[in-house]
Amino acid sequence: MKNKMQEQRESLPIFPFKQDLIAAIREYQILVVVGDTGSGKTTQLPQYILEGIPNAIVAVTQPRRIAAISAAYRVAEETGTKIGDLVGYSIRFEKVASKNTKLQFLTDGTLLRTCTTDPLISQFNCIMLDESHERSLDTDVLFGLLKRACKQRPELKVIIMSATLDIEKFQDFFDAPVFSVPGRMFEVDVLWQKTIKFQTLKTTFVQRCVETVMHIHKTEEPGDVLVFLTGQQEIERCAKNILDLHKELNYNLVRHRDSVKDMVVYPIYSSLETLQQKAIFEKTPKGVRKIVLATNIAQTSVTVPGIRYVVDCGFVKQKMYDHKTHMDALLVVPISQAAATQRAGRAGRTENGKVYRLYCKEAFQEMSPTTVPEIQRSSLLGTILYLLKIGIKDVLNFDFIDAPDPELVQTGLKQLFYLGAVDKENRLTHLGKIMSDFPVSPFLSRCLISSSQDFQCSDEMCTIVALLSVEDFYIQPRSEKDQALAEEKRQEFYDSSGDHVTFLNIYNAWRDSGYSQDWCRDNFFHYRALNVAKNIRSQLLSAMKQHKLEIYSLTHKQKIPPSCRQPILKSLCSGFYMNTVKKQKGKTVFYPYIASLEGQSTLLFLSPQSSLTKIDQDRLDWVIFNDVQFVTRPNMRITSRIDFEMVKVLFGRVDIKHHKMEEEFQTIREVIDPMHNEEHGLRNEVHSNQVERPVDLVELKRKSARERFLERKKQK
DNA sequence: GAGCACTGC
Repeated sequence: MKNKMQEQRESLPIFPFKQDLIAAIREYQILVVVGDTGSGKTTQLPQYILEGIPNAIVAVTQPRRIAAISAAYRVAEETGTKIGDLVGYSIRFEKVASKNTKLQFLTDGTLLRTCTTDPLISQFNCIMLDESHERSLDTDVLFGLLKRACKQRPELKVIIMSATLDIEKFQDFFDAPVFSVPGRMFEVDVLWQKTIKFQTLKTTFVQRCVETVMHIHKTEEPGDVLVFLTGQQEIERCAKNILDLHKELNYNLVRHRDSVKDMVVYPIYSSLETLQQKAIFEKTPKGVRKIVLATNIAQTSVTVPGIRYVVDCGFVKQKMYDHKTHMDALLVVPISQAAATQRAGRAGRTENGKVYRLYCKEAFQEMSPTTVPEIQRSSLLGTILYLLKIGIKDVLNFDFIDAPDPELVQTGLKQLFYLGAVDKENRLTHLGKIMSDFPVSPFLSRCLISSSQDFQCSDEMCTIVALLSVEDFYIQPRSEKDQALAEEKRQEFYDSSGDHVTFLNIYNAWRDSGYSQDWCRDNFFHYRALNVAKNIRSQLLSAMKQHKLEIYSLTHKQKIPPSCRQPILKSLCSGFYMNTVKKQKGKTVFYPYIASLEGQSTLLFLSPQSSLTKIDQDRLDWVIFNDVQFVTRPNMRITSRIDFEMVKVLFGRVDIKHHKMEEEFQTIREVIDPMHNEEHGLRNEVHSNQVERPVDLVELKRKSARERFLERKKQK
């Protein structure tokens, strides 16, 4: 007799294909499996392999930690085994697996890390990359590595699992057959806006979302609504406007007033405290319509149950890295067709649904078919160091599924040379080898090594580096009263040298509170973020010990005395001396030192959150910063005051003209340029949809100023 | 004139 779980498994859309799938996996070394959400591929296919392929040791990668854990638990349950026995998982800080484990769920990043000591991934003989269509930086690197490993290990099986229709690219890259599995989706009606250009929509989409939500509430049958917006500010503005309109709503005008009697509005974005997020998943009382206003977090990471209507504004905030200025620009850009389809799909999870697209059909046709992969819009410093570490000497000709801009690779190599991680021939140095073993950016690992070898403050630096590796841990309260209170509380942690030592003071105070959650709440810090930093800190300490780098502590005092600042700042300079800026006298603008030597003039500003904004501006002269982010103007995030003497010695490396490398790039570029041009056609198309580009920052600034102006005008 | 989308080691 079959049990209930068995029946459930056999009712999944993938089940009828079980034998065919096993046969295909046996026959081909690489297989691309395409299937929509709900097909059961993540949980079933690994089990089919365990049943059908003898001696299989399977790894399944997921882009997110939570996905790896929950898939592992599901499969363990279905196989009737304890987690960590036959089925396990492995993510950062957490490994639940034993020598009996035949099936392991990992994050892409974890598998990539294990490749540093084992580039052919010999501990597994079957590797499945799930959610490949998301094209994270890590999956893209894994694509290349797996293709390489397949050539050297004929017995290795690789399965690429993807949800999109953009499968030809995978098919071509891997030269592998495609196996398509139907999904289980309910029908979703698509409603288009009649005629509207992205340009117009961009300044008005918040208001249009408000109107659409009210329209749905007034005319549609009961069912919850999910609205895709771009960010926290837009969400809060939208929520306020909806609630204002709802107050004046006359329910006699509501078509389904017998079953629609009220509404409740929930915002959801990643920095929201977890408690507030919980409410979204609870069922609303009968007659109450739930309106969820979400960022892109709801497109992949978070599933809100019971959604019947989706409102898609057509935009997303996306990071773009500009290699010339090393700035990250966060831009509001039109989404891709693939993203639009995914958003729409959120309406058909439990029953038939509807999607209201705030753009017209023609605008959809103009959207790029897929999102620009992350590897083409990120700093490649860490990736290059990683590839060198695992023995790929010619990073420029590494087999990427979508090659990054060669200039981006060149910039990355140059910066690694500045850090001493590669020599003039682009070979990994001893220092670079050690740096690549730290799970932080090369800038930060350079600081760590220096803090031990040169300045004897490695304990303190582990704390600072850990804090620099986590998301923003400052809570920005909504009310002005709480903002003032937060400001007052933080006063006691400030160090006049700037943010880095201030961070250290905050962490030490938290440590002395016994890592208390209440302390975090009272002082307006995110407990979750500080806790991650605590874990990273201990991971860094053990990496230091592994490389026989001494742990020195400057002081056990909670607040760092001024006499201890120098070694900390000097260590930071060894990683961030390229980010040295000088303040212009009498103004609040800063000039990057290296860029001005090269005759470029970029202006930078202090981020409004920096502790350096609190001190007398005339006392500022030389400053180093962690990174620059461009929203409306280029702001330096996390800054500290330094003496020029601290960085002066380090600039020796920069003055050496990188002749050898420049020459090499000239010849290499000629060879790969045709390929690059081919890429270009596609990329231009992608760019043409974007209203703004990070390249011309002046133009960007002008445009955003105008948009704000128009919006203010509209609100009046 | 002023603030950041989402992941991961």
